[in-house]
Amino acid sequence: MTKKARFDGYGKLLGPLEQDIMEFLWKSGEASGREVHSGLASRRVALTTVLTVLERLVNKGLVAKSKGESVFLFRPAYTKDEFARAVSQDVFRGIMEISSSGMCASFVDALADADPEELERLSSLIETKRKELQSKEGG
Amino acid sequence: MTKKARFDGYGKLLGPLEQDIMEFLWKSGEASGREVHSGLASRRVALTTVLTVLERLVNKGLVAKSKGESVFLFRPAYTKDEFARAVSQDVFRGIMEISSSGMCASFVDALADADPEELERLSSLIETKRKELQSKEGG
DNA sequence: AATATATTCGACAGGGCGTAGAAAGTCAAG
DNA sequence: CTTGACTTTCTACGCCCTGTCGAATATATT
Repeated sequence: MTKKARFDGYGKLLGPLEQDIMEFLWKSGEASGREVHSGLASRRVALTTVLTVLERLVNKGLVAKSKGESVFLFRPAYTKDEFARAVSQDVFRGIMEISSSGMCASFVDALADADPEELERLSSLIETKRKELQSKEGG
Repeated sequence: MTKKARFDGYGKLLGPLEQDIMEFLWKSGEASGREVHSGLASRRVALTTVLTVLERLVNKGLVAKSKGESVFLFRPAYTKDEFARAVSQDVFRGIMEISSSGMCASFVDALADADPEELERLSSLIETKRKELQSKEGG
């Protein structure tokens, strides 16, 4: 009964409902709790559930809440990019604490898979960074 | 009372004790529960605690357990590299589902920070991957 | 005031992790 | 075979996170 490792789940930065809500907010930019709830109709979840999670996201600092005319409005505190960036920063460090070699291949694979165009950009980034490092060493 | 986002924690792939145990096993290669426990003396944790976590790691498929002469022996089911690689695979996809642009910079930063030598290797990897993609397109 | 809507509170379930004592199993020595 | 030391498994608790809401409270609207 050899157990197989399950490496899935590590990539989940947010819970599924949280994720959906963020996704919705990133799309709509700003919305009331009720609107978010409607936007997630497929989930058949109670309004209060959405409100609760929204509140938790506010506490996590991922969502900003502001008083609208007659209702509170919620909007992402960070763009998707900003969020991805900030989180990656942390995630990468976490993985690299374990092992940096072996991670690069995965990264390139995943990137090529998701967004091949980015490979080029990545190349430039590396170049830039290498120069940056050299100038530091040299200086 | 603006809450600040806490982006830390996303990088934790394993709990702290799990991490320490894996680290120890990666170092020693193979060890009995008692040995692991001794190796983690700084933690002042009960033997059974270590055993429990070890067992959970076995169930997760991260540690292999085998009968030694008179005790069970534990060893990593994956090298650090393999583990990092498999996990990264998943993590990267997770982040890229959110946003791939903006992530590269973080990656390069983190890598340069942790292991600048790897930047070179990463360059080659990208080259290789790009050629690979081209041949696929062309073929 | 009464009704409708919005917002907050408090709760529970389920899962993961750290923690460890109790119980059961194993094995050698007496 | 009985005892005792050691190994391994079981069971359980606390804490925290996420999904899930209903109940209660606050705020309009009529």
